[in-house]
Amino acid sequence: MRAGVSPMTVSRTLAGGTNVRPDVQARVMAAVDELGYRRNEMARSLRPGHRSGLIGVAITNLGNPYYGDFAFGVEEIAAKFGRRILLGNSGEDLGREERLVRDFVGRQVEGLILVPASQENQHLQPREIQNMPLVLASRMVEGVRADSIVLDDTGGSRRGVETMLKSGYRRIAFLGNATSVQTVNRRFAGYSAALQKAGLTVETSLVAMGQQDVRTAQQATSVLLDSPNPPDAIFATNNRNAIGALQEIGRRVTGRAGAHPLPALLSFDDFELASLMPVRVVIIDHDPRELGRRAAQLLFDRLTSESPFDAPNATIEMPTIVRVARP
Amino acid sequence: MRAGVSPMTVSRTLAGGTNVRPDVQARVMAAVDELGYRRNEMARSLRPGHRSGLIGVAITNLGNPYYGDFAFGVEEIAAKFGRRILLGNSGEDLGREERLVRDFVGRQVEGLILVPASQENQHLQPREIQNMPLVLASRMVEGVRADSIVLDDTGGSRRGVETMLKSGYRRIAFLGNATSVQTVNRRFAGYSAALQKAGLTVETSLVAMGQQDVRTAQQATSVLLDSPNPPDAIFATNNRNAIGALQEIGRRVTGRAGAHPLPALLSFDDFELASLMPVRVVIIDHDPRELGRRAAQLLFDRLTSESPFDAPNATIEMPTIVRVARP
DNA sequence: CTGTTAGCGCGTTCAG
DNA sequence: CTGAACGCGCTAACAG
Repeated sequence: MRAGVSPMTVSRTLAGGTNVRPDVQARVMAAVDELGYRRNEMARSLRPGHRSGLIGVAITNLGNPYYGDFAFGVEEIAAKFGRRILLGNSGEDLGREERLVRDFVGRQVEGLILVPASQENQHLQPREIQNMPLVLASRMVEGVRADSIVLDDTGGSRRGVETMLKSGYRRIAFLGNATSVQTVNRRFAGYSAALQKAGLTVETSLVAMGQQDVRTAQQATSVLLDSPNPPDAIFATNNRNAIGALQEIGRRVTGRAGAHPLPALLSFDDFELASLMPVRVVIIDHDPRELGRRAAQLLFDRLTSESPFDAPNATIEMPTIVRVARP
Repeated sequence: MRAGVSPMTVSRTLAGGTNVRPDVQARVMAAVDELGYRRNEMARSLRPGHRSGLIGVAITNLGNPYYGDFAFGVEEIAAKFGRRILLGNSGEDLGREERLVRDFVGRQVEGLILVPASQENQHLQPREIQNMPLVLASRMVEGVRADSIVLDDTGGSRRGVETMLKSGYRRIAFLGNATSVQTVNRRFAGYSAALQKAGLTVETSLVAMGQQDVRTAQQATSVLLDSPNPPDAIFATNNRNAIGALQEIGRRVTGRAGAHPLPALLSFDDFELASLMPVRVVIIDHDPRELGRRAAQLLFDRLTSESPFDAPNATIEMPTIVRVARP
């Protein structure tokens, strides 16, 4: 040791200096400063009874500002609890998700927050994740011991579509992502419930599913708008589909004289600049950052309780608000 | 051990099974499956000559889709190299940044990628970060041994402003974030250079700096537009200021008859739906995800070289393209 | 083919 | 007040 003392003395000094002579402490600190010595947190957390201070967070698409905001909320709460975030992007791919989860567990994270890519649950069973606390966000998975925080997908969609119907729209297309994503099915249920209540039926030619990114959503919109009997409104079930739809609408807005009027948009998920769109926009609104905060809070509720698995699994459904962004 | 063997046999089996009898391997694997056993990566990486497989990434604002995209790019490359991301949000706060960096170092990350919040460099000195490879992204810091990847801030801004001048705009306001952020100064330099070249001078009443989020940017825009001699165009030096400006513009667009015409927008950073805006929009364009990829690539270039510090520090300046998004 | 020893960095426990 | 021994989980090197 640079200060001519044993490692033990350094440890004690860095731990607060109890039972170390002040002058020795000073020497130790000087050496620490000079060498830029830092305690090895990996080794520290290896000691019995110590945790890693790490939370594993796996989301499906970091490129979607929605999930960036979600991660932001998670990080905010985690920082408050002195934890760090191990972040992974599954890209809506189950294999990648499995690898992420395995790796996080191997790295001794204290808990997992996951936006699941599918309904697959084998890799999420207690044994697979070493009985770690698990929080599922945005989407639930059947048959898993986990807390879940989701949105009022069905109700929000129903009320959103009802709002459109009240405004006089009759041919509302459905633009959704892959059906392996649980939310899209719930949102579709709300969509058909609203139509049914209004005495309308779901028209399969108006339903397009499977768009996972902006580009494919734009293409699907283009097909819809070019169809012989195009929609007068589009229900985009997430942020990516909404942006894609609007980009196609934007492409057609210029130089457009008297062709078909452009459709209005109903979007699940808010997005920036919604109020400046050239068509009517209604938002089924909620705050992804708050979703992240609440997900993290659920996790820390368990982590900070003495018996993490006494409490039954919570399923929180966050409300959504239907809001006219652009009349 | 559940399978009645020593830890060593388990280790060998999990490592590929060399020198373990097949039937013993089977027993071990059965026990592993049953118990959900995972190797402890923290303990593994504690062994001499082993690295943690972790990269520390600190960005300034995860709530900005720009940085979400940046993180996406970093994660993409890191995953390719089998590394995980430890993600932290500094919130443009130096203290938080310092704590993040210290913590990352303590956790034995293999390298750091940082969007620095300021020009402060003390906490980034080699000794402070244990001689770890460091990559600065988007913003540089003087007096630091690090690779940097930045944008052509000055040139891009100059060309952007020139484009606006060519289109006939004469009163171009400058909407920038805090001057502690390096890029804003570089972008201001490009702005004034273009004005000067056109025989114009910077009008201080048209310069608003310090807006770090959408809300304050919107307020600043409101003040500019209400001034006696308002701008005919606004140069927003980043994504957040552009969105704020547009939100204020959007607020004024409805019911607007013959008052002042609304200003055009020049934005450093692209944003979704730029082409659908109600005013002319010119973008000084570049890809934040690619920025993230390149930053990560710079880091792995060093990490995979035998002598990580032989190569001199690289400073890459990524080009920007001036593009009319909404004529 | 399998087990033992040793050591990575830390701090609790127990001796000085 | 300070140091030495021990063990956290892992595996390279060495015995057997």
